[in-house]
Formats: sequence, C-alpha cells, structure tokens
Amino acid sequence: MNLKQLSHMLSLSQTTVSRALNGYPEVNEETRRRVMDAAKRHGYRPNPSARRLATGKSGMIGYVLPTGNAVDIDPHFVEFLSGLGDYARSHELDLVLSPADADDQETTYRRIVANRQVDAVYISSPRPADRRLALVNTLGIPFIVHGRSEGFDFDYPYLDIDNEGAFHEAARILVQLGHKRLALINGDDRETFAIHRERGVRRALAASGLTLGERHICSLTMTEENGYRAARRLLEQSEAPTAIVCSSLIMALGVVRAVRDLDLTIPGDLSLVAHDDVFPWLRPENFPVPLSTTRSSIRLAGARVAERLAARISGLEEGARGEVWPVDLVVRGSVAGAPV
Amino acid sequence: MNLKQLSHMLSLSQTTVSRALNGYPEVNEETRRRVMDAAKRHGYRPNPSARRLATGKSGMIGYVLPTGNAVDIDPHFVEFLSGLGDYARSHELDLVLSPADADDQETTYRRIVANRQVDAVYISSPRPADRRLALVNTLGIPFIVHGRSEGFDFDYPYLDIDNEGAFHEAARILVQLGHKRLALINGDDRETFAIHRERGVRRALAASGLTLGERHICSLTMTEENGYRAARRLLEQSEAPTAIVCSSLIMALGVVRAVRDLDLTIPGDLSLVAHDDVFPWLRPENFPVPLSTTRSSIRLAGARVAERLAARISGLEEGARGEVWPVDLVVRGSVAGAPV
DNA sequence: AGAGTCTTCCAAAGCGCTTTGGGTTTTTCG
DNA sequence: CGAAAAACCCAAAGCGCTTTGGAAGACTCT
Repeated sequence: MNLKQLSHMLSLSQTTVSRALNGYPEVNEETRRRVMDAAKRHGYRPNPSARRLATGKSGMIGYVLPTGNAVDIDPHFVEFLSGLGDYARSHELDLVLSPADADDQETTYRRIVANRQVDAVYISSPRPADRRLALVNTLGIPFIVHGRSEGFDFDYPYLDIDNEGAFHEAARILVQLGHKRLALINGDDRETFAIHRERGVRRALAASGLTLGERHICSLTMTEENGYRAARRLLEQSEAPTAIVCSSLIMALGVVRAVRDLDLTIPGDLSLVAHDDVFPWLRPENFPVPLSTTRSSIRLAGARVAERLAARISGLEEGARGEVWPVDLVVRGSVAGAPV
Repeated sequence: MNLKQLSHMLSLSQTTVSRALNGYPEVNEETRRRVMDAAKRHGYRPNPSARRLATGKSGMIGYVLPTGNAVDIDPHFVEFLSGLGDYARSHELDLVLSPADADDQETTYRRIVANRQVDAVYISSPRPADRRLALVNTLGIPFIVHGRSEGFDFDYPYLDIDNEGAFHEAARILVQLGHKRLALINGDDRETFAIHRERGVRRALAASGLTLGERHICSLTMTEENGYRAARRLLEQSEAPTAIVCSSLIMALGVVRAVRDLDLTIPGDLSLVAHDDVFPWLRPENFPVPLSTTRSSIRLAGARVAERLAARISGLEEGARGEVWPVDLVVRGSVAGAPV
C-alpha cells in the first residue's frame, strides 16, 4: 500500500493525502480525517526510503563506534544504551552504529553526514580538544556530547555529570575524617572526565594544605585487573595512602582484592570511595564491605541525551546549552577515620 | 556530485556510469576504467538513500533491542558488539538498533522488514519456540540466531556454542574428583542456553548414577547479587553441595563473596567452575582463587555472526546451516577433590 | 555479402515520497 | 454585488539511483 494507491482509493491527489498525513494546514479538517482514517484502516505507512530521498531526513540517530582488534567497548556503553533506547523507542527513533577504525573516525563521520544517514549524532568519552567535536561542529549536523571537552573557542551542547564536584566531595569527606594521604585510581587520563575528577580531588586536598603526590595517582583503563595493580602499587609503597578514591566500581573490585591479598582491611586500614554508574549487575552495597560511592545513573543520562537529540532534530532545542548533573555521594561502610 | 553530473562530465549516460561502477559486464573495460577514475577523482559516492529506494537494499544489519524501564541490556551485548562491529567496519556495514517494547517486539520486526530498513537481522538470547524466530522466518528476511531455539519444525541458521558439552565436561571433571553433591547456578532458565547447560550437568551426573536435586539448582538473571543469594541458599542447606557450576563470571563474584561470608574456602570446602564469555574487564585468573572456567569468546561469535550475515545478504550463504562451537574447559585453582 | 551474434551504450521508466506553483471554489467585505 | 482574500485541492517536477528494453556498430560465419 503506497501513497499512489491510497490517494487513488480516496479520489484525492497524492499531494493532498501527503499533506493531510503530515499535518499541513492547507487541507480541510474533514478531508484530513477521512485520509487519516483510511490510512490507518489500510495500514498505510509511508516508505521511509522514499521519504528520506525526498526530505533528506532519516529518523535515526547515529553513533560512531570505535572498533579494532585491540579496542574494547566500554561496558558502560550498554547501560547508556538502555536509557537511550528506552527513550528512542517511544519516539520511533532508531539508532545506527557505524563502526569505525578507532584511529580514523573522521572518515566515518564525514560519510554518515555526507550520506545523510542520520539526523543527529552523539559523541561519548570526549577528550580535551577532541577532534570529533570540532569536526562534527563544522559539518553542521545536530549533535550532543555525553561528557565534556575543553579548549575550544566555540560552545557546544553537552550533557555531563559534575565529576569534579563529586570527587571533590569524596576527597573532602575523607580529609575531614583525618586522612592525610589520599590516592586516586583514575580512568584513562586522556579523557576529560578523568581530568575533572583529578582536579576535584586536588582541590579538596589543597583546601587543607595537602597535595596529591605523583606516586598517589594512577590512570588506567577501568578493569578489575588494573584496579588490583594500582592498589598494590599504592599500598606497597612506603607512604601508602590511607584512603583511595576510585573511578569505577569494576576497578574497586580489584582494589578490594588487593587489600585482602595484603592482609589489610577496609575501612580499618584503608577507606575507599568509588564512582558508581549504577550497573544492574554489580551494586556497591553488595561489596564485602558496603562501598561508599559517588553515584550517577548513566542510564538516565542516555535517556536524556536521546531526548535532547530528538529536540534538536525537530528544532525545539537550539544553541549550545551545556547541562551538568549533580552527583550523589552515598556514604557506606567503606570509609572511616584515618588509622592512627 | 551526483550521477547525473558525473555522467555528463564524462559524456556518458547515467546507465553506463552506473553499470561501470557496479561492475556490470556490459561495459567496455576501457570505459570502466575511465569512469572509475573520474569517480574517485571527484570523490563521487552514490547517494545511499537513492540507491535504497531503487534497489531496496540498505547496507545495514538490524537488531531489535528490547527496552523498557525494567529491562536491562545484557552486559554481554557490548562484547558481542565489539566483534560484530569489528567485522562490519571492514565491510562498510552499519548496524541499526531498533528499540522495541520488550513485550512487543513483533511490531518492530514487522516494521523494519516492511520498511526494508535493513538487509538482515540477528537474534540473540533465543528461547525454546521463540516467537521472534518463527516471525522472522516467515517474514523472509535473512537472519542468523546467536544461540539456539528448540521445538520448531523448520531449520534455521544459527551460531551457538556447545553449552551442553561445556557444562557436561565441567560437571564430569568435578564428579571425577569425587564430588557427589553438585549444584548449578544458572541463568534465566527460559533461555535455551540455560536449558542446555542444565542438561549437560544432569547428563554428567547421571553417568555416575548421581542426580541434580531440586534444591541444587538456581536460575536467576546473571547479577553479582543473584550469585550471592544463590550460593547462600545452596551452601546453607543441610545437603550443601561441595561443588558449584556457575553460568557466569559475574555471578561467580557473588558466589565467592558468599563463600567468604560463610567462612568457607575455595577449593577446600567448595569447588567452583564458571562460564567465561571473556570480558576484557574481568578475568577468571584474577579471582581470589583463580577460577576454573568453560571459556568461549563471545566477541569472536559477534564477528562470526557479522561475517555470516554479510554472506547471507550477498547470497554466498544459503540454507539453514547451524554452527556449534566447542568450548574450552580451563582448569585453575578453584577446583579440587571433594572434601572428606 | 548478408544474416546472425556480440559488444557497447543509451533513453526512459520506475522506486514512493515531498513540494512547488498554480488553479478552483468559497468566503469575506467594502 | 463585485472584487479581494481564504480555503482547498491538483498536476507535475523533483530527490538520485537502478534497470528494462532496445539500438547501433563491430565481428563472426557460411
């Protein structure tokens, strides 16, 4: 059932039927009703390929997926996706993942824009002066960044959590509890979120005249193994920290294991706070010692990004509005006063 | 730069240029070279929307993503995606995720097929007599199932691992080590993989005249917390198992925690084997006691599914070939003889 | 040399929709 | 009551590609 058949069936022109269906004003309400009705009754759905060719709009949002043999997709991605998908579903938006060589994403961005494959894109895990941002900005496709970049002379729309504030707060509490030697187990410090977190910790320490020593900071991809290694390295040195702030729950698993291997205890010998993105399958309250966390649902972020993307596509949102979400600090058993 | 311009520029008809570019035989090799050359030089890329409208092919593969407020996307998904994306990239295939109400995926399948949005789809986490399978089969779109269903009177193409064999082997080893009371902590037993795993364990036990008691089997979604709960329930009963076979590494985390809470040890009091899908961020050899596993890379499966999907799209693969991958049993420190 | 066969190319007809640029009616209003 | 303005509808021209159905010329074969 296509437009031609439908319009013939109604003894109307394709123009009128099309207009009626798309809500244009120059059609009699009575006629519109007739058309809508017939369309529904016959299950008419405009062919998206045709519509696309005619309008250039695809009704899809895009994401360039960095791939490669040595490239691992962040497990956070799937949670973000849950939220995104949840919103997208209710608005009949599809998501197209365009896999790209992790070292050359530009080609792919250019392709999907040139081909008008998607109406908007989102960018995640941005770095300072991230080239993807500059690119997408000049290409002129609607976009939203999940996270933040830095060092651009233009503004851009983004959704981020207050990483600096969260880690500032976590560190502040620890300092208040008497800890003088804090350590930070961070994610890859080429990414902005990690930089912000470090900044937050440093600022909290500085407020009490403390510093974050070179040997008290680790930046690694967020795996259990790296958490373990970092913790071993930190805890086996002479000036071992009495508190650790950790960028991920998965790394925290490794920290806990290291602490055990070293016959230390939490929170007796070490206080631990980690960031929790809220995975359904791993919850901080279920750690051997309930884990204090800075918490922010990455899933909600996904839904919000989708929402804003949809708004930008339909022209409801304009400009370069940045949105920063506050982060909860949830104190559980893993923090205590500094050992004497 | 479109076809019209290019062909005008070459003083050829659009027909000829199109044919030259798409490798049709009825064009002079000399001419073809000229065309190809000019196309490359001017960076001509056929408009996919137009091509789509004309051919009905989209160059994309689809996946219907079950979503909903209470629906969590399996963290395995992201690993599978890594593999899929890795292959897709090298073949300029995009993946479109169509979010659907988890309770009504049929509508979405019908839509993407009717709209010819994708050239093929894959289906994951199938259940026995899975309706999606029957649907997709009648709709006539190329597809591949990752996993297996059961109870259909038609064959279908799939890629699965030998879940039954893997768990049979794991249980067999444990029995050989003298264990008489085995337990199984399984995933959601409405899914085929879980059924197969249970079958494997039962078969191994039966071979030695043992059985898997009602109280020695748990089927839950694969979270750390559920692993913990299941283990507690199993280990606190009178006829506590001396060995557990567990369907996921994430659940195994919970098992380990439970064992500790109960002041038991692995492998002294309990032997443990889990299935490992090979996550980059959580490795069995890094468990407190290195974990024995049945191992199969879900990422490789993703790549293979993409490969076969591509083959089916281009007509290189036909029929309903099923492919079952063997699973490695990797024995590490977490298994030992049954306690006396 | 004429008939038949390849080879090489083309004009034009789709694919199914949106949108432009008018035409008719009908309504409004001085 | 006649003219200007709305209201309503249509034919046809795209969007950019693929593919059908030939046509023209070059080659082969008897």
